[in-house]
Amino acid sequence: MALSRAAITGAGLEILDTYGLGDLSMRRVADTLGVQAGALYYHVPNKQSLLAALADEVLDAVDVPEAGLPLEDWLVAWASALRAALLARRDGAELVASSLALGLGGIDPTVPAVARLDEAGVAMPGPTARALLHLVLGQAVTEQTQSQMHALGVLTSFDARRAEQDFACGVGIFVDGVSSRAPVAR
Amino acid sequence: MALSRAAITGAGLEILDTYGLGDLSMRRVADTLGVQAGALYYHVPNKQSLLAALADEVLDAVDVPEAGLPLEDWLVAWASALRAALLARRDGAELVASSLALGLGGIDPTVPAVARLDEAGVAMPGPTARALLHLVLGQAVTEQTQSQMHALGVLTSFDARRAEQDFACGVGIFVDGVSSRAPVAR
DNA sequence: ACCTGAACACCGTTCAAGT
DNA sequence: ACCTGAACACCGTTCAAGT
Repeated sequence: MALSRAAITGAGLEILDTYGLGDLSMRRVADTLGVQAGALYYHVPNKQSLLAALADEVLDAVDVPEAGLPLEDWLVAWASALRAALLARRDGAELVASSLALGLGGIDPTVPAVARLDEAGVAMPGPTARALLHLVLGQAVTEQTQSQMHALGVLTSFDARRAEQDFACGVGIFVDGVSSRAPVAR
Repeated sequence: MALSRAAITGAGLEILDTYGLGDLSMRRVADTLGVQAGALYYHVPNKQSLLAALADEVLDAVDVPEAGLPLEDWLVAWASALRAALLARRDGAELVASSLALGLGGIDPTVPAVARLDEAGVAMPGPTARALLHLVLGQAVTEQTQSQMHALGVLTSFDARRAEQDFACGVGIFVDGVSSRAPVAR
């Protein structure tokens, strides 16, 4: 089986799910594929770009809400879908957060939200969408990290319900803020 | 000069400002102090705890607004002070973000905000403060990363004014959301 | 074109041994 | 008690050499 960009990404995802981001090394990817570490660099320029590809995979799984929903509901649904996608993979939130900060990755997760906000006539749709993204991302990173530390026995208590309430609270407040400005339909 | 926890933290801060988080290694800290790398472990349990101490240093510099301000103004001022402290040090935002996610570090930056929200009678002061923290942190990480990539010539354009507007927009919306729920003074 | 083998320049952390 | 020297088990990346 010939090596390829897709095979490398696949092995990366496998390692991510099995061992986590901290144990995802180029050497381990190479081992998984039964190949020498240097061989990877014929298909991938560096580790960062591999991580960006994995982040894209996570963001590709976001279930964008249907356009028919009212703005407030749409934003809440989008935030929930984003959160679900980030939490679906081990270290998904951290992976996306760092990849996004670096500006790598082919997928801009705010695109659908910007479109929906724009359609609703909200001012500054870009900054608004990015703010909501950061809120969701930060919450998801914290939640995922703590749930993992709980699983490792480092953290004694972890309340998944509380995390979800925190999330709903933050998103709810933000969406209220948006709609307190938005309804200038004209 | 004897080695100490304070001396190690000081060397860490110096390296952080001069070379950045990516080049902050235990070996480099040891070199700076003219000591063998292993010697550090007599004063510090591991690298994470050193990073947590550095994050605490950043958070200690946050200028908490005076309690007299109206809630909305207070929250905006707090967010601005937080952002300023994060941006004041090289990689400050990223450092605090990762240290906070890990739950290390002796300083919980939300404490004053929780107190102010509680005083104003806002429901769920904890989740509210954390949401605002994540918003500010995410924005700051992005801004700091991009400004650094611009300085390195990797990113061609970086508009500091736009970053500040983005920040003001996100915080403004969130604070609007808070005050659309808060004024239930009773 | 694609991969191996081996190297380069690093890491964090541990630990016997010295003082 | 505090530090050295040296090791262990890794890293990401490069590159001549082979096929």
